[in-house]
Amino acid sequence: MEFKDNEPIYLQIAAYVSEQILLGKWTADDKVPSVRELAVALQVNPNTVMRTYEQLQNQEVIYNKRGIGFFVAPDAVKKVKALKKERFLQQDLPEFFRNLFLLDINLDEIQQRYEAYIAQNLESETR
Amino acid sequence: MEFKDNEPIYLQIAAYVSEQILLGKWTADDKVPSVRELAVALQVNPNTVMRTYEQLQNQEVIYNKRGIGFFVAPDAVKKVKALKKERFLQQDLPEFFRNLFLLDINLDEIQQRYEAYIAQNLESETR
Amino acid sequence: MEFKDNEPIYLQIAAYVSEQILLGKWTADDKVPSVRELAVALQVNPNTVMRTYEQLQNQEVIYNKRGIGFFVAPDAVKKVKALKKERFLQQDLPEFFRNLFLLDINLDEIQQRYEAYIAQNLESETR
Amino acid sequence: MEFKDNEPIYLQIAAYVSEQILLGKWTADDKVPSVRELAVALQVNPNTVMRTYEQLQNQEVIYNKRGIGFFVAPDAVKKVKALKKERFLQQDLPEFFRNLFLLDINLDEIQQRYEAYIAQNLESETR
DNA sequence: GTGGTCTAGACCACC
DNA sequence: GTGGTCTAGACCACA
Repeated sequence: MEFKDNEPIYLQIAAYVSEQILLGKWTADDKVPSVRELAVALQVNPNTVMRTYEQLQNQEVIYNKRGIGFFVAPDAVKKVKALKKERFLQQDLPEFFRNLFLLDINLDEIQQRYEAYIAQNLESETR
Repeated sequence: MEFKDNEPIYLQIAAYVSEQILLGKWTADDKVPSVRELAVALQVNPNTVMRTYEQLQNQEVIYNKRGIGFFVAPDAVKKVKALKKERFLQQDLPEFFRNLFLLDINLDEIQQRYEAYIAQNLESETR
Repeated sequence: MEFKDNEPIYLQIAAYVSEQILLGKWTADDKVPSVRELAVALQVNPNTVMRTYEQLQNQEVIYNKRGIGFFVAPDAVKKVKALKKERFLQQDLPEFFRNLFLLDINLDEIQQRYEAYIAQNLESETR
Repeated sequence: MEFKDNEPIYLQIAAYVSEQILLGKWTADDKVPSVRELAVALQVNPNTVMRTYEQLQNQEVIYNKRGIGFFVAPDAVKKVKALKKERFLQQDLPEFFRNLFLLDINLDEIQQRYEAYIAQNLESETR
């Protein structure tokens, strides 16, 4: 996994974990990878992963069994979806519209690109 | 002008200047406000504006006449549009599509929201 | 290290860093001194060193690992050499030739002076 | 005339004037262009040309007849040559040699480039 | 007047 | 610990 450098790494990892949950790969009461495990896999400092898990724990997306590890919360999908949707509608969408306007891009063009995107990503997504 | 605190001020100012150019309010070979002038207007430190102008100069959006000031580059609109479009296509759009997919949002819904957005913002934009 | 006062300090530091790389003293993926560290060593303000590193990062001579520090880019030597050579051929050399012409100096004389220069500097350079 | 942006314009103009004298185009006790005249020709602020002339007057390359203008000093060629040569030997040459060394360029290559330069510039120079 | 550089010092997020 | 941003204020060369 490679990280964008305009966004904190721990947040990018949080997004990654959230997506795994959203995609149903990690489901309710599954154990998520240990801090050390994930840190090694992603080649980051364990502190960074720890921060991710703290964040997700605060959002009640995962919970902690002391000495054992972190686990996916029962209503994790709902939580993640709510959080994601709010940010999308409040922040991403207005900026997206502003860009459409300033760059004079038509929604039809977006539609076409979206279809191409879907075609390209659907199978790999569900792999 | 008020600044978000999750993005560097000097970049927000750069975006502001770029938009002025994109909207045609500052045009080719116009003098942009002097560093001090803009700093006072925006209530920031001159160094911060200086940094903005350095950035825009590197992007060849503005150029410098020594001892006189900064001026809008002849092809500034093209430059700004190219930079903005690239970031939009490379970064914003894929993430946007990913969100649509993950949140199971239909493009039709986006369309409706866009029309509402346009209706709300068109007049204020061209003021 | 002492600085000339007709050239910005941050550029002189950049030249210094570039030379270290060119001379092979700092090599690919080495960590360069931290901003604060180098600032103390050179007795300048950290901001000044920061500016140097920004510059070198833009030139892709060094890269950043967030929270860890700056590192010499894998192809830093190539980059530095290319940048230096371009400036040399485009700017320095034509002016040099013009001076030879205007001052009526022969290349033979230059050759002799060069040999003297080499003799004087070779050992100290490779120290 | 176009100016490099790493050197003060007034010094570039001074260099230009000096070269005219060195090339014998303006000779002893000739009147040099008036400040205003030269400023218009070079598209710079008259103050800038004034500064050039002050500089050259300090170096005793030109002298002033009040109310009439500036004139080439009788020994201007000697003066210019001495000044130019000193800077060349003290500053330009050592830096030149350092570049040869760091970029691993052979004097033979310089020789070849010099011949090409001469061939290309001799006629246009004496036009 | 203009930009440009530098210092001192603070505060912050991130790793 | 690391970089990154920002302020306040100074000083300078240049046009």
